[in-house]
Amino acid sequence: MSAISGQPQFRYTQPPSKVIHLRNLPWECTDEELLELGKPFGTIVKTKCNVGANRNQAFIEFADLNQAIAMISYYASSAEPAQIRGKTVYLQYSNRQEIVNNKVTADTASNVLLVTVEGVEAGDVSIDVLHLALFRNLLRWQPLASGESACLPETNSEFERPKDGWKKVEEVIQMFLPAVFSAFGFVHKIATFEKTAGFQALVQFSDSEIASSAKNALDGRSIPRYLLQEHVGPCMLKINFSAHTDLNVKFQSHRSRDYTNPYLPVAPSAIDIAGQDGTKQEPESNVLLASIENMQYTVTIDVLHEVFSAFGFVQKIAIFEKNAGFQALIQYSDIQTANIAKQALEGHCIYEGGFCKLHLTYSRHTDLNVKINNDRGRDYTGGNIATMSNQPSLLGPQPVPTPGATIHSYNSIPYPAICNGVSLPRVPQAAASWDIRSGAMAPLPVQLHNQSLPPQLHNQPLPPHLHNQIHIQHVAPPGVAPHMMPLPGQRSQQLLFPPPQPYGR
DNA sequence: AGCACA
Repeated sequence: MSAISGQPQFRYTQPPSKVIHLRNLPWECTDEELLELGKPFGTIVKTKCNVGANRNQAFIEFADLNQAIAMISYYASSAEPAQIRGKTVYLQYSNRQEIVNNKVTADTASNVLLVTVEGVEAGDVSIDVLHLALFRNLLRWQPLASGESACLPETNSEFERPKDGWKKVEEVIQMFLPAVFSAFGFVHKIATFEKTAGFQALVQFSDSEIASSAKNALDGRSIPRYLLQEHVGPCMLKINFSAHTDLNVKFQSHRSRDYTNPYLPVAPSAIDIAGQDGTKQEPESNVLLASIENMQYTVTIDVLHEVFSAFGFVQKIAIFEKNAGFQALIQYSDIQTANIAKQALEGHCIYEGGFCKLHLTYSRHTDLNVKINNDRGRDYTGGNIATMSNQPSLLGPQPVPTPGATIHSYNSIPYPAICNGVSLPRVPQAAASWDIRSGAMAPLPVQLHNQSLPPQLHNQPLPPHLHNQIHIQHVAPPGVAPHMMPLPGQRSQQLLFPPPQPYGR
C-alpha cells in the first residue's frame, strides 16, 4: 500500500514538529507528568497520554516549533535521558503537526469495550491455577488500593511470553471474559489479541449502557493476590470504550467469538477446551449430576439455580433422593457451559463452614423431563426450549432473557416465593450497585423492602451468613451469584461460598 | 521502544 513511498515505517530522523512523540512511558502515565517533563522547554498547548494499544505512548504539543526543537536537542545531547518515574522515555518529533482531540480515547460510551488483561505471565500462572482462579472466583476482585494504579507496571515491557504459554492463557481469558461480562448483559461478540502489555479483548454488548455498567464495575480490578503464586505480579483489567461498534468475527475460535451467530464455523482450536488434566473418564454432558455432602441445610432448587446460573443459562433442574442421599440434575444448553460450571464448582460448599459440599459428575441425561414446576423440578425455558437449543452458547455462559417468565438468578433468597414475587430491574441497577469506586450500595428495590420472609425460612436452621446474604443479595447482577461479588468492606458478607482456598498451601 | 484501538 504505502510501498510506493519507499519510506521505512520508522525513520531514523523525523522532520521537526511542534508535536513530540513519546514512547516507553510507564503504565498510566498522566498528562501532569508529561507537562512536568516538557514545560522547561516552552509552553505546552496540549498533551495526550495513554496512547496506543499499550497505552504507553504520548504526545506533547508545544506552542512554538522552536520549543519542541529545544526539548529534542536537549535530550539528544544530555547525559541523563528523559525520565518519568525513573523510566527512560524516548522522544522524537511526531509525524503529525498537531494533537487532534479525537474524543474516542476520552470517555465516549460505546457498546464495545477494549479490555486489557494486564500482567498475566503465562510462565508464572499455570493454566490450571488461572483457570480455577478465574472461575471459582469469577468476580471476587479486589479494589484498587489508592495510588496503586499510577505506577503499576514496569511489567509492560519486561517479559517475553512463550508462544504456547500465550495460547493457554488466551484460552482461559477467552472463557473468562464472557462469564464475567455476561453478568451485565448479553455479550454479542468477543475478539482477543495479544499485545506486549498483556491480553486485550474487545467485548461487544448490545448497547453502551450495558457496556458502561460493565466498565464501571470491572475497570481497575485485580485478580486477588491470594489466588496467584507468590512471585506473580498484579493482574488487572483495564477497560476503555472502543471506537468500534460492531466486531467482525469470521469464525468461532480460541481468540474470537460471535455469540449471536450459532451458524458461524467453529475453528478446531476452540472445541476441545475441557479435560485438560486428561483424566476425564465419563462422557461429557450438558446435564450435571450434583450430589451434596454434609447437607446440614436445606438446598432448594432456587439455591441451586442461583449457584449454577453464574455460568450460563440453566434450562432445567430436578432434585431427588437416592439411597438416602440428595441429588440434583442441572441442565445447561451445551456441554461447554456444563464443563465450566463443573470445574468451577466441584468440591465447593454452598454455605460457608463446609456445609453442603457439591460433587459434580456428568449425567447420562441430555434433556430432563420436567413435567411440572414444583419444589422437585423446574423448567426455566418458559416453553422456549426449541429456541434455546438452537442457540448453543459455545463457551459463553449467556443469561437468556425469557419473556414472561420471572427468573432472577441473582436473587439469592433461597425461597421461591420471593423469587416469584419480586421483579427486580435487570442489568443497570444491579451493576450500578456494584461500583467499587463509590463503595455505595444502590438502594434496595422497593419491592424487596416490603417483602417479608416466608415463615418456612425462619423455621430452617439457616447458617448465620445466609441471614446476612439476605440483606445484601440485591448487589448481584443477573447471572452471577452474589457470593462472587464483594463490595468494599463487605468481604465478610460475600457468602454462599466458602472463602477460596489459597493455592499450593 | 516506533505515531493516536487489533
